[in-house]
Amino acid sequence: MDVIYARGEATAAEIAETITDAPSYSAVRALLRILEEKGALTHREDGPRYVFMPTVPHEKASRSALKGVLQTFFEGSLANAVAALVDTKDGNLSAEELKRLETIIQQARKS
Amino acid sequence: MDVIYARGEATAAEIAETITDAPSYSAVRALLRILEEKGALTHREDGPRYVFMPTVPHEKASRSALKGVLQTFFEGSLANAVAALVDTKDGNLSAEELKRLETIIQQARKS
DNA sequence: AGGGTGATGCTAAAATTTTAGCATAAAGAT
DNA sequence: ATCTTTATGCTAAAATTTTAGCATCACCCT
Repeated sequence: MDVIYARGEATAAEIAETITDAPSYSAVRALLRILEEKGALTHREDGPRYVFMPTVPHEKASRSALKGVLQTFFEGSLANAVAALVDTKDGNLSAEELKRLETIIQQARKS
Repeated sequence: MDVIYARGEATAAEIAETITDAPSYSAVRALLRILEEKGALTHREDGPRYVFMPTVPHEKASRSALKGVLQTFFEGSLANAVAALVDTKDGNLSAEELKRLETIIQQARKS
């Protein structure tokens, strides 16, 4: 699901290649079938292959995933989470990211 | 794992109670045993019961979970994620949260 | 001391997931 | 056209997870 959400859609082969601690290609195909049975995925056909897409839209899934992490690890607080990333030296936070963040927050505080 | 990380530690019964789409109590106990075999958990004994704790510390796990969500859903960008929550009307972002966020960001931008 | 409660240890069965591999069909290249 | 490649459909086996249930041990209460 993560691979599919990250790319928007994906084939069995793409997923198998992307996942590092790979289960077999067979297992990936079987899992896709199962996820489709369970309603988490659909597919369309692109020539000979199936391209899988999530049934729950990206935006909805993303919010619930984010909230989940906040709930599990950060007492539900976005500020706690941001603080944790900021404190990390390797935290992948460029100056530009920080600037964007500041703008977003300031905008939000106005309303 | 989510329940255990959220509470710091937990017993089988607590976990079974907490999870809403509950698998059986038997399944929870079995899963705890399996997770311990696989090295994700340890337990200590508190009187007659086992209290399970993660082997990967909360802070490390939290960062990797957060990064994971950012990677899967927000192109790796924290700003994108924050923007998504801010845009949500029901977004659980109190005025106080926003203020804390602003402070955190401004502090970070200084260095 | 004795009984009740709640937890684990254990075992075995059921259900599900993971795997391999072959047949078949579509797409692309020569 | 034919060959090669790449995908799916399918089947069956292996491995793992989920479930139930009972025996046993520890704790708590009276």
